[in-house]
Amino acid sequence: MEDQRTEIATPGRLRRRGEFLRVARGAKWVTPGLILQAARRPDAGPADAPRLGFTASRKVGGAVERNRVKRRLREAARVIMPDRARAAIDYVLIGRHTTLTRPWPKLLLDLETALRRIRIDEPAP
RNA sequence: CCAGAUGGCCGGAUGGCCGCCGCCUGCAGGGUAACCGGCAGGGGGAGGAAAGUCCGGGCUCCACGGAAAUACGGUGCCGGGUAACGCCCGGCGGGGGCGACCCCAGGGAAAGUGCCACAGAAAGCAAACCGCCCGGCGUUCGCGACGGGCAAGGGUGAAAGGGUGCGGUAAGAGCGCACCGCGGUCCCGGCAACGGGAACGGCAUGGUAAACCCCACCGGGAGCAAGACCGAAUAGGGGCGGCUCACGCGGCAUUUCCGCCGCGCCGCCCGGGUAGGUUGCUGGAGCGCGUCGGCGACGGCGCGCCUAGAGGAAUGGUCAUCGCCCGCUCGCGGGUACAGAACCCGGCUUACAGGCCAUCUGGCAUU
Repeated sequence: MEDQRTEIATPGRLRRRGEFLRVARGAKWVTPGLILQAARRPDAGPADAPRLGFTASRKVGGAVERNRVKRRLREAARVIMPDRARAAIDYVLIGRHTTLTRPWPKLLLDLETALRRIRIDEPAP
């Protein structure tokens, strides 16, 4: 039988520098705990799964802090994204220094808010 | 008990829910195959510094006939350890501390060159600013100029040509003597650095090598983004066959004609190679225990163990309880270091909340 999970479309991952740069030119929404970027995949059909990428720059801190920020973002995405992410869209979650200390429920709310408010196909200001 | 010294060790714990990355086993499936993904179970999954990338190696590629020299860079008391080191251990010398103990770029300054500010008369070759002494002369009896002897005292300095004392002398001076220092010689101890002693010399050789330099020893370069393998699309290269040789262009010395070849199109094959993928990738100068040798660093032997391998980069997210620290209005609140493997080892350096153990030193108290 057909697996139910394929309809939920477990997201793939962004791995190449060029993909990140392309998404950075797309839509953007800033919340206290994180920054969300999103762009439509030019090479994908409407049924393809969304893809995710995670970034924390040197501004966040050392390697320990950057790793921890990316883990919290990845966990938040694992909780939220399967129900909210749209097909054929690439998302990039950018960590901030506040991502480290933002209370967990609020960080989840930040991601939900960003997903609701972001306007894909409108270029960033 | 207090203060301190040295060496070593740990660096949160338990549980619930939900996850991630390798490995092994089993099950069923897809595929001709290499293999691929799925489910279930088992087991593993950051550090003492993983850090800085400062030294030394392994490994890989490149260069190179061998060796040496020069240049450049590094190291620098002696002996030992080690694959090697700029590391470690044990000594020696110097310095600090009541002591346990700690610190030191610690070869050569009679191979040469340079420098030694300020002060001072003088800073490297002896010299004499104030002085001391002798002589004759002058004298207003205070002393003065001249000639000669001297370096004790004063003063400058980081440093003034051995130091202290006694003798000696016109005053002085290693001029003489004693002790200390220094120098080469000899003897003794030590593998050696060096230490101890003896007689002799009569002081000659100031400091600076973290100034150039000299001597001894060491060093080819680049790094896992090394390197190896596979290899799409597109463009381009080569080969074979076919088509057209109709137009155009070029070549066969030149012009005309004829002929041939190439540029063209299609198909198949081959090699290089970009994106990308696979590999290198973890079993090793490995770790633990015991034993033997050694003051020790360390080494020999025996037994046991397998202990992260990612790739925008796993090793976690979240909640609760406890421990520890701080504050407190005693129901509580806040904090819990430094820090994240990236080919692998040996070191060094730097960061670090809090805590534990052993040995030793100096006090105080008690017996």
